[in-house]
Amino acid sequence: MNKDLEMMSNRCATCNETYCVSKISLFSHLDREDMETVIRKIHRQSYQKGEFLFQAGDAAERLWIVNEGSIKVFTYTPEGKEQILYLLSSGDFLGDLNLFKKNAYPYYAAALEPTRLCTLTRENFQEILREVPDISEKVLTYAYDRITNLEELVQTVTSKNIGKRIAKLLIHFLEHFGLERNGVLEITFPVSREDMANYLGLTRETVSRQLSQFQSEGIIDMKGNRQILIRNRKALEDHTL
Amino acid sequence: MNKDLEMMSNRCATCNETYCVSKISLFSHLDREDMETVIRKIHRQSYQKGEFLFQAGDAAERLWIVNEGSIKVFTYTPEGKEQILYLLSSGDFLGDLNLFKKNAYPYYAAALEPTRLCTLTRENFQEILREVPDISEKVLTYAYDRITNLEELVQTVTSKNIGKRIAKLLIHFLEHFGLERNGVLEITFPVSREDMANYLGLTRETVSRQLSQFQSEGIIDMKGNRQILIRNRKALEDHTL
DNA sequence: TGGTCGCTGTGATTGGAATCACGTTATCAT
DNA sequence: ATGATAACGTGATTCCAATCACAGCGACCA
Repeated sequence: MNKDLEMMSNRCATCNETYCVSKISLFSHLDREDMETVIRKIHRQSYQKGEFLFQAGDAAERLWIVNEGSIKVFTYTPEGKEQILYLLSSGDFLGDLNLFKKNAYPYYAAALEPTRLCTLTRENFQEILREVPDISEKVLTYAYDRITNLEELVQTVTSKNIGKRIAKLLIHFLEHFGLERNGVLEITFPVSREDMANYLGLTRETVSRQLSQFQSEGIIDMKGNRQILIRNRKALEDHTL
Repeated sequence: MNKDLEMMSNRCATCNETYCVSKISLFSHLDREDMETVIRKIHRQSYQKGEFLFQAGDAAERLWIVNEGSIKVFTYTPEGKEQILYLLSSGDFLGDLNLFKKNAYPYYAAALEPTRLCTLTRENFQEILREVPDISEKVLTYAYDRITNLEELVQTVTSKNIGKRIAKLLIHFLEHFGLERNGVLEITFPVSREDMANYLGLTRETVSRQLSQFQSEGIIDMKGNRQILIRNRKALEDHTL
């Protein structure tokens, strides 16, 4: 498989696009020929921290695939506060279902850090669906996962237990951004405290206080603003129950 | 079209199944032949108020279509409180995406009133998908709608503004259960105050108080426990902004 | 039709997150 | 390295929904 990948001809100037395509599960199961079909249709784009991929109201006409970096998808409440709906990182994608209906995005998307994306236009995506029919089944599977995640998010944000909500978010980050260094679990956050608050429907201060609480319980250890060491994963998971 | 429907042979003992099939939009666009294919595969079931369609953990192996009545889909919080995720009424369906993965329901479903349902087994549904391929595109469209609704629900429940959340729920009920009588909009609720609270992540008392508030503002008029007259729809909609 | 039981409305109290305020710390550009 | 600037932590206070308690009403059954 790796050999096949290495034999491919069309490589990207800024990244190795074979990696870009093969790491997103929507396409990762494809054989060499199908994958090349996909690769030839892909466009690449880079965004700096804070830059917008699109705004609410923009016409939805491409599939966005996060290659490297991370993205927040959000709306604004009438009071002007952000409500984050999705936090996407490497391998996640966005805008798939919007391609089936001609419509406008109902939310904003912005890069949380320097981010590289692969994109497919509606036309190219639909060509791929025709040429590789079992991808549409994959899309359905992902729609199902997304629904499941949203159902869980509803249960999380309606929970009155703040500690639980934040513990769940930490576990989520651990799974997406965590790595083990010298036997210690370490998370490097793509988001600020305020972003966390905006995802959970809380305030910055409440998040800070709960993290301090976890620290005083010996569960975590904050190193600067963007790093947390998990000292006691079990205890953290117990908080999510 | 109606003539076609009337010519159909297989009718249900307890209901007119042609109606059952033609009123759900998943199948309503089918021609006579395809619709008959579907009708022959459908089973029918009735549930009394409070009866469970399934419990969390049960194997998901059928598509449920609400013919008449209404259904709540919910989980329990660790504290034992219900969290309602979906309120379904005539024409809505449930369990579609679960049929693509062999898995268990992650929640409970129960009838809110005497309810009649049409069901399809996984095998029959998959036969239909093979025989009428454009239904799978419809399923995707509905998955998209469901995601949109859940995204809105997240924004609703994270809103600190209780009045807004309840106003949105009333508008939702108005669209699903409302009818105009003598020029007055009237909602007959399928749910108790407590159910409303469990859907919005609030308490019964808070819902009661907000409804009283709307009544004192002249926006609504409560008639018994299960009926509300909408006196000023515009004002109610303004509350949702 | 009356009686019962569950559902509902509302007051009093409590609790906990939002808000306000400000000092401290991290981060980034130069 | 250093200063500027944004992000963060934390105390004091406020506000509002949860909780507790109970009376009134409604739905439903005998």
